[in-house]
Amino acid sequence: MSRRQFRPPPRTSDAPPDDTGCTILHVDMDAFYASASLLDHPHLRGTPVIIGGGGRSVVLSATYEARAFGVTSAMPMTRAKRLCPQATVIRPDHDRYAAISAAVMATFRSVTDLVEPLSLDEAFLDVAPAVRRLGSPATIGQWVRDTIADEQGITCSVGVAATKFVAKLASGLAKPDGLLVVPRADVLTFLHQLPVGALWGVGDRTEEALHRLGLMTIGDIAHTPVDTLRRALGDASGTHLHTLAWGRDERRVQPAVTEKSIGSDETFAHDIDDPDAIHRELLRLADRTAARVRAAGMVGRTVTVKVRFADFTTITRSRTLREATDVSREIYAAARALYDSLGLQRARIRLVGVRMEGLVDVERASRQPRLDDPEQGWREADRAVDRASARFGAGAVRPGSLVSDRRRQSPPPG
DNA sequence: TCTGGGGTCCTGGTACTG
DNA sequence: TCTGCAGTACCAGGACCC
Repeated sequence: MSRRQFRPPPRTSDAPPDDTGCTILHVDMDAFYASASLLDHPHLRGTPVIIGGGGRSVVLSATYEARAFGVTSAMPMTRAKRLCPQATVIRPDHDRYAAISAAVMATFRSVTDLVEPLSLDEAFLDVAPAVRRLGSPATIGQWVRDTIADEQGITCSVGVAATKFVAKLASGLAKPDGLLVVPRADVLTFLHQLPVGALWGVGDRTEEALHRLGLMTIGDIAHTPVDTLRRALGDASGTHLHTLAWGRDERRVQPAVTEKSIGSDETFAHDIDDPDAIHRELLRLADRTAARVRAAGMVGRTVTVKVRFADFTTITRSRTLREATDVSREIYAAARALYDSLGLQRARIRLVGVRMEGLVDVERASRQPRLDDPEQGWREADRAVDRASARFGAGAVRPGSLVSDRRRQSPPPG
């Protein structure tokens, strides 16, 4: 789901575009979370609907009727409701989205094994192995659109091109409910008239920096010396943008992309300054993160704590452990030590987060168990908690300090 | 206007090591 | 033993993406 939308360049011919060699498809669901939520609220079709939570949350998605009022994803809910007070607000149902996403990905894999999911609602497909069996890339793209509409009741847009980057741009321009082919011969014409912000990797800051250089279109970037771009944006970004501006993108569709970090953070309903409350939140986040690391069959070596203050300034502190771990207790101990080392005296905190980095497969981790290693016991305890959570639901077993006082004081049942 | 939560990648600084 | 250097790892923060 792209946040940046641009108008497609005008077509110069009515002839069907030549999709020879354009085997990369980028498929992007249209307003996915909103469309999926409307499956359970069909009476709201054609009306402004916003998907999001309460309090200090932001808009997850909105129907095109709500977008007409200026509502966009990632916008604070308070502002969205002000812009479109008549909109119906629906709370996100992530289980529902995951189920639909799994079905959509299965449709993709019925076409080709070369499917690279980017998120719940979009993926790259390399259909080269399927062309002989199913037809041209554009034909396959249309079949995917029809199948998803028939089976899931939601629409999607498809970009067809020779590279991932151009296919992704094309799907954004095809929205909503469209398909756009960018023939190989037309790539530079297509690219060079688009604004710099259309480039993958150009956000608000980079766009500002490019505008300061007088660069407004991708064509301007292409015709700027790469050294100028590197000085303004850094070596990697400058080179990367210059390469993309000439339509060069060697990245292949990668079906298996392993996670490099796993973490959780939590914005408090109100800013807090109570160290005990923050420690409890760190424990909860460490617990949740560790469970996800274990579920992924991985262990991590670097623990990072994120703290966002009331004025929205954000700091991170990290520590690399001697050995990789997936033990909740170890992760919490490191996270708490990092937080305490900040020496914050009643600072007003808006958000805290815990993240594990340097992930490796647990089978590949070189942890040497010792007979006197107390963590062996904690690891077994964690495994037992995971099994209980799988059977009785997440949160069925929690650290004692996370059980509310009221509940701890209540008499035992029976 | 008032900014979520989950990630990846890059950069620049610092510390360590040979 | 000290100094300079290069390579590497780690750390912190920023920008970006969905």
